[in-house]
Amino acid sequence: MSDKPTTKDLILDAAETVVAREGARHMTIDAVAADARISKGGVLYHYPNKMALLEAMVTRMVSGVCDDIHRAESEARERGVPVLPHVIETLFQRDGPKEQVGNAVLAASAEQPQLLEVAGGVLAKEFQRLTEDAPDPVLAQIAFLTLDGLKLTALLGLDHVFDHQIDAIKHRVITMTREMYQ
Amino acid sequence: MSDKPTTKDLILDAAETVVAREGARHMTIDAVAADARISKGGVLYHYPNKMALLEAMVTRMVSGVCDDIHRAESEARERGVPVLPHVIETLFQRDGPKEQVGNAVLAASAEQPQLLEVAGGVLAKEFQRLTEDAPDPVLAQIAFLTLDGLKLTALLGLDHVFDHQIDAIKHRVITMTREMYQ
DNA sequence: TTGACTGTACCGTCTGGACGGTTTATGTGC
DNA sequence: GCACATAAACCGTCCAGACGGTACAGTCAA
Repeated sequence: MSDKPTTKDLILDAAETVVAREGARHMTIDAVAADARISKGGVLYHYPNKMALLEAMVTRMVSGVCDDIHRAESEARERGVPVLPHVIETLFQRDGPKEQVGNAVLAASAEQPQLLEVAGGVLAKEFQRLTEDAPDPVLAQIAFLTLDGLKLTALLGLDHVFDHQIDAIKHRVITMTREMYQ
Repeated sequence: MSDKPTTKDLILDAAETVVAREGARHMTIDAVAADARISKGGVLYHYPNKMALLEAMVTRMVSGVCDDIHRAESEARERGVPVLPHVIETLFQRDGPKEQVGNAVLAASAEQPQLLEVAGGVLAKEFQRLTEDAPDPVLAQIAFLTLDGLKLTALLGLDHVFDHQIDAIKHRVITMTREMYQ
């Protein structure tokens, strides 16, 4: 049961690769098809038009983040540790070097900014829920925003933090959120 | 001496407006010209091709940020207050609702991600310089990253923080950086 | 006279996507 | 075990429109 990825997912992977390599502007159906080693007609079979492809990219990204959050929450509850620090740590982990989730966001905002309104709403609800019950909601927001800053500057190639500094930042943010519970 | 903006600047304004309204993908020379109430030939008179226009957008944004930083630094020195908190506060101020600096970044990364490498380098130097001399460099980085998170999520329409929470976050970040000097 | 445009016409290329055809997987009846 | 049917998955091509860019003649204020 290798659970091999569906063609639909391979297409989304290809789309993200293209965006990362050539910029959102050049995420054409042809380019995606070439990267996925599929014909253009094949891509259009799974996603009837470009907008549908973009929506799928955004949806997959958002649900990926939400899944990680929910998994981290139940893990924390099982272990009896505070939820927030564990969620933050999990999301930091995501921030690996080759992780290119988020290119969906770039492509969507390049094509039609409104495409992200729904995504923004879903994420907003998660983050509000997670932070409002925290002992120190403002500090919790700062923790999440630090994460956003790190990921988004990296995504846009504007990252001003060196790799060797990231661990220290990550450690400090997690420590800060842990201290809220003492 | 009203110092009325040059046509070149009006064109860049128009470009940013178009990106914010229609997405980076639709920042065409025609659209920019229409928004600037100038003919297409007029745009191409000032910027010989689209790449030159994009470079000018990025350059203007970066130098705008750098100017604000340098101004805040000398202000702080004149008043004899710590530099870092004042710089952070100044940059937060920038984050007004209609502030749309940063759309240049979106357009550039959509067209050619490499365009931002230079910009990233310049900003990285500023931020490294500002943080490495701070009593607590890691906390200083977190402060800047919180700012980045706030601005970039707003730029992408992924903002998960409500307006009424921003003031509290801003206040807390500034307080945190001030406490470093005590 | 010159610099800063306007306006129009035009070219080559790229792109979305419609369409018709072909292969492959999955049954289904016998 | 096999012939056949049916739908899903996929290919290759074509076309209209959009876009970047060029060319050039004309306008108009300083």
